[in-house]
Amino acid sequence: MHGYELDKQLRSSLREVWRISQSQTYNILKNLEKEGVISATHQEQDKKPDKDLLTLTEKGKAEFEYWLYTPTPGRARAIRVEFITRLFFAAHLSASLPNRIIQEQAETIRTSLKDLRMRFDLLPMDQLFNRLGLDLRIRQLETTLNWIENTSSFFHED
Amino acid sequence: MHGYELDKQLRSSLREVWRISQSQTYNILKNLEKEGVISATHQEQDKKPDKDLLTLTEKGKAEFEYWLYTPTPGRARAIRVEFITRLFFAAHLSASLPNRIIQEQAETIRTSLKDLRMRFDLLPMDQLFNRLGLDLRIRQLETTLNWIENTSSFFHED
DNA sequence: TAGGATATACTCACTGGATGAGTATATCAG
DNA sequence: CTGATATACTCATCCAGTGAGTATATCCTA
Repeated sequence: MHGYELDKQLRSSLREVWRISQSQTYNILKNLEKEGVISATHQEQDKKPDKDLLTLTEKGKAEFEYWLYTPTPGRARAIRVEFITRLFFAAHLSASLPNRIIQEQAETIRTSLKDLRMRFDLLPMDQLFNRLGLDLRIRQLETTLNWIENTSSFFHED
Repeated sequence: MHGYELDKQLRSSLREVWRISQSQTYNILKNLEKEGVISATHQEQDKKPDKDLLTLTEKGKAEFEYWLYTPTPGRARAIRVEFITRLFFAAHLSASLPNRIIQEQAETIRTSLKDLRMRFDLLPMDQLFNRLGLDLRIRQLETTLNWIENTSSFFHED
């Protein structure tokens, strides 16, 4: 795919998940090229501007795969942004993948929840605002866990 | 108060709400001074390093008040970070203030929720990932609303 | 049929939040 | 005696993100 098309597709398929400007897409693509995970081939076109066709390098494929299977840290926003994005790519790759990464993500959230609850219990009663903040984070994460458990019903393997 | 003390107090009272580095506190303070909302008076100390005593200017007091009474946009993270901070300052100022800003914040959240639900209903069924993302945001915001309604029980006026 | 909006495809200068390390002195605990 | 902690602040640097710009072709509409 070339940058322009990638940008368009992501921005329409995931526009309620995260927002990015076109120039920022190109910035990131430039950096990925510097890192050597994608490579660009210049293509001339008549009637339309030139474009750079982007392909994943071997290194890029390996890093993508690693990213795809690494659970997102158990924080509400990160899960909305990164986990849903992983799910998006997983769903395009195979029918069995989504449920696998859903289960692993749920497990990570359960671990984070335990940690947050422990931190909450350790907080002295007079730390009112820290308690309020942690309480909110815990509730958010519980909600996220419910949501994610519900999510697997959208991905059936047959 | 001077920068060092302000930094310490905020970072302990609100450490579960948001994190900031010491240098970033000073960065922000420098900017606030440039904007003319605070002014610094240099004080020499023997036995200890010099310090800058910071005071709110008239403009600063006005802007602080405006900020304090302006509901935080209805987004989960912003509410955790900014609303709890407003609540923190409100609680230090008067016993009746917290409940007032809690009620106004709750109202803002209800409005945002309506908006999100409408956007969700308008999304075509085939926009799976956008629907998942919006669904999660809606659940998060519902949770936030429950939390905030519960919060007022910690602030009694007598 | 002229004119303006939209689509294709990408570049670039700049801002501003955030990091992390550094500086200098005093005190306190082991 | 010495090494950690407290006081108090500075500074260079990075890098994500913005917004405007460029150039051409096609499509819609009055």
